[in-house]
Amino acid sequence: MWHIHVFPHTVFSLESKDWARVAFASAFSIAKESSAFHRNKKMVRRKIPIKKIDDVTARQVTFSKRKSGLFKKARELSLLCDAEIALIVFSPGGKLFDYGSSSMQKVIERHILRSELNLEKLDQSCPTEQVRCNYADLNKEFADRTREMRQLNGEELQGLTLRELQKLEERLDSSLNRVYKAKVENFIKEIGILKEKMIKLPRNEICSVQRHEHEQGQLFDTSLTLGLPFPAGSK
Amino acid sequence: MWHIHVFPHTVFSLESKDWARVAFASAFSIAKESSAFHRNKKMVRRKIPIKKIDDVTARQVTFSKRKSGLFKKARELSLLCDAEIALIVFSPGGKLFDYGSSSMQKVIERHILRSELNLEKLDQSCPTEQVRCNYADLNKEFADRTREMRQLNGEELQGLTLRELQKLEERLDSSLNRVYKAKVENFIKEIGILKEKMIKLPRNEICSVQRHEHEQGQLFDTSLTLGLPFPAGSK
DNA sequence: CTAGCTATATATAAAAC
DNA sequence: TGTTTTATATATAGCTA
Repeated sequence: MWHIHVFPHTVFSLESKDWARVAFASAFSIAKESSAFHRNKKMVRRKIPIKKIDDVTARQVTFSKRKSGLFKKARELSLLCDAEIALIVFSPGGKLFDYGSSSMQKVIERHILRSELNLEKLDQSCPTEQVRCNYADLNKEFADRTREMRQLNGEELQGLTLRELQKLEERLDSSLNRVYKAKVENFIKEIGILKEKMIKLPRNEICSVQRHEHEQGQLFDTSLTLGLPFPAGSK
Repeated sequence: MWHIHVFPHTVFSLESKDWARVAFASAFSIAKESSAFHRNKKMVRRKIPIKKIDDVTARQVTFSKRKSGLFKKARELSLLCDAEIALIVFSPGGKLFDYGSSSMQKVIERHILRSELNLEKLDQSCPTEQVRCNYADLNKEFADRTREMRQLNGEELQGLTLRELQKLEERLDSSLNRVYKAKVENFIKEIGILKEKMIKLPRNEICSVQRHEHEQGQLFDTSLTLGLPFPAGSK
C-alpha cells in the first residue's frame, strides 16, 4: 500500500506505487495550469486555549458565534433524540438568552423535582399549578419505578413474555457483573491497606495484625469463592 | 512550504498550500477511476437530517455523543466569555443531566426573575400544608428509590462498603435466579404448547408447523444461550 | 454503555466588509 | 454587532471491539 500525503493532514492510499506516481505526475502538470497556483493565501484559525478571552471585542464576537452554535446544538439534540432540554445563557453584559425544548418552565421544574437541595426553596415559595401537575407525574413515575424494581427483585414475573424475561435477566446479569467488579476492586484496595499496615508495624505486633486479618476472614473467603487468584505477595 | 510525498522516496515541495490542494484534488479525481480505489472504499459519516432518529440504538448512541459535545460547548462558552450558563437535559429515558456555570439554582432563579410569565403563576394558589408535606415525602422517597435502583443497576457503587456490595450481589443473584426460573418455566410451557399444536395437526401440515418452529428460532437460541451453564456469578 | 477509529460534516478564528 | 470568506479545528456518524 502506497500513500500520498498532502501535509499536514491529508493522506491518500493507493495499492501500487507506480500508479501513485503516474497519478501525481498528471495531477502536478494539471495543477500548474491553475491560477490558484499563483495565489498566496494566509493561514488563519488558530486554536485558542479555553480560558477567559482577554480582548473584549474578540470575547464578544466569540460569545455571539459560540452562543448561536450552542443553541443550535441544543435544538438538534432535542429533535434528534427526543430529549427535553433547557438552556439558559446570560451574556457577560447581563443579557438573557434561553431555549426550552418544550416549555422552559416544565423542564426547570422537572429539574427542581430531582434536586433535594432545591426542595427547601420550593417549600418556601408557592408551587404553581404546574407543580401540582408534576406531583401527579411524579406519583406515576414512582409507581412505575416501584413495579420495575419489583421485577428487578424477581417478583411479579408472571405477566412477562419470554423476551422480557430474557432482557431482565441480561440486565440483572450485567448489574451483577458490575457489582462483582466493584467488590473485587474494593477487595484489592483493602488488601493493599492491610499490607501497608503490616509493613509499618514492628515485628512484635505482627501477631495482632494476623488476628486482624483473621477477623476479616470473610473478605478472603469471598475472593476465593469468586475465583480470584490470591494477590501476589500476600500472606 | 508544503510537501507532497509519494512514499517512500518522491517528494514534491510547493510554496503554497493551494498548490498542494489543487494537485491533490486532481490526483484524487484520477485516482477515483482506479479499481483499487473502489475496492477499498467505505463511505461513512453521512449527513443526517435533523429529525427524530428512528433506530433506538442509534438514537441512544447519538444522544450520548451529542450530549457530551453539548455540555463541552456550554462549559467552553462559559469559560471563554465569562457567561453564566445553565443546561438541563432529560434523556428520553428520563435520566437527568445538568450543568451550571455557577450554581444551577442561581442561574435558574435569575432566569425566573426575568420571566413575567412565571411571576404571574407564582402569585396564584398556595397548596395546603398536607399536599406540601406529601409532596416532599414523595419526592424524598422517589430519590431514595432512584438511588436504590441505580445500585441495583450496578451504578454508583463507589461509596459502598465491601459488606454492602456483598449484600447487593446476593440480592441480585437471587433475583437473577428467580428470573431464570421464571424463564425456564415459560420456556417449558411454550414448548408444551408447540408440541400440542403439532400433535393436533394432520400429517400433511407438519411441514408448515416446522416452518413455524423455524420462525420462532430465536426462542430456542435464547434458551440455549441461557440455560446452561447456570448464569455467571450464580452459585 | 464505554472507548476507539476514520472519514466527513460542522463550527469557528481571523480578517475584511 | 452582522455577514461573508477562508482555512483550520472540532464534532460526530457509522463501525468495531
